[in-house]
Amino acid sequence: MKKIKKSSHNEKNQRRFSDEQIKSLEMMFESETRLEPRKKVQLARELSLQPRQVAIWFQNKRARWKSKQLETEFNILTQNYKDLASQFESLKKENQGLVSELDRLNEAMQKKRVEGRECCGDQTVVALSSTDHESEKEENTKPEPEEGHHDDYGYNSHIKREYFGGFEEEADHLMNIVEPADSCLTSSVGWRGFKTNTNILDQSSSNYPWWHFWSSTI
DNA sequence: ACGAGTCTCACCGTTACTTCA
DNA sequence: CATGAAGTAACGGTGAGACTC
Repeated sequence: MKKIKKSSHNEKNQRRFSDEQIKSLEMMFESETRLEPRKKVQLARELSLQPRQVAIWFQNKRARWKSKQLETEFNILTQNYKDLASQFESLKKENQGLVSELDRLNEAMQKKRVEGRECCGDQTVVALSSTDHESEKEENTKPEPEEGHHDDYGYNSHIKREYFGGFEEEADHLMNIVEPADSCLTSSVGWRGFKTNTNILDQSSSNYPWWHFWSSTI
C-alpha cells in the first residue's frame, strides 16, 4: 500500500538541505545527538527551517549513525570470529598430533605387556604349583581400585616399571601433565567424535575422563 | 493517592524522491 | 536513455514519560 505523501517542501523545490544547513546540523549533532526543544527552535530559526524539519533530520541522522555503528561492530565481530576460528584449527591440529602420539604409546605399551606376560608366564607355569590358583584367586578377589585412583604400588607403578624401565620419575611427570587436562582433548575417544562445528564447551562437559580411555584399552 | 485522558517526543518502518554509476 | 542501488527528507504508527483533571 503506497502512502500518499504531502510534500510541501517539494512545492518549494527544496528537496535537499543546502550544504550550509547540513554543515550546521552535523556540527550540532557532533556535540549532542539529541536536541533540547529550545536549541531545536533556535537552530531551526538560524537555518530557516521548521523545528519539525530539524527534529526529523536529527531522527534520521541518529538512525543512520546507529546503522553505521552496527555495521562497524559487525565487522569487528566477524574479524574476531575469523581469528578465533583459525586459532581453533591450529589447536585442533596440534591436539590431533598429541592424540596420535598417545595412541602410539598406548599400542607400544600394550605390546610390551603382552610380551612380558608371554615371557614371564612360561617361566612361572613350571614353577607354579597349587599356590598358583590361590594367587590367581587372590588377584581376582582383590578389590578393584577406584577409577582413576591407581595407587603407586598398584597397576600404574606396574605399567611404569614395565614400559618406562628406569624412568619412573619421567613417567610420573608425564602422568601429571596429562591427568589434569580437559577430557575432551586428552581422550582420543572423545576427540575422535569431535567436529569443527561442535561447541567446545559442550565437549568439555562430556564428562569422559581420559583415564576411562586409558583403562578401557588395558 | 490513583486512574484516565492528553500531549510531546523518540523510534521504527516505510515512502517518495534524487543522485549517481 | 534506462535502470537499479544508495542516500535523504518526511510521514504514520506506536510506546513511554510527563502533566492535568
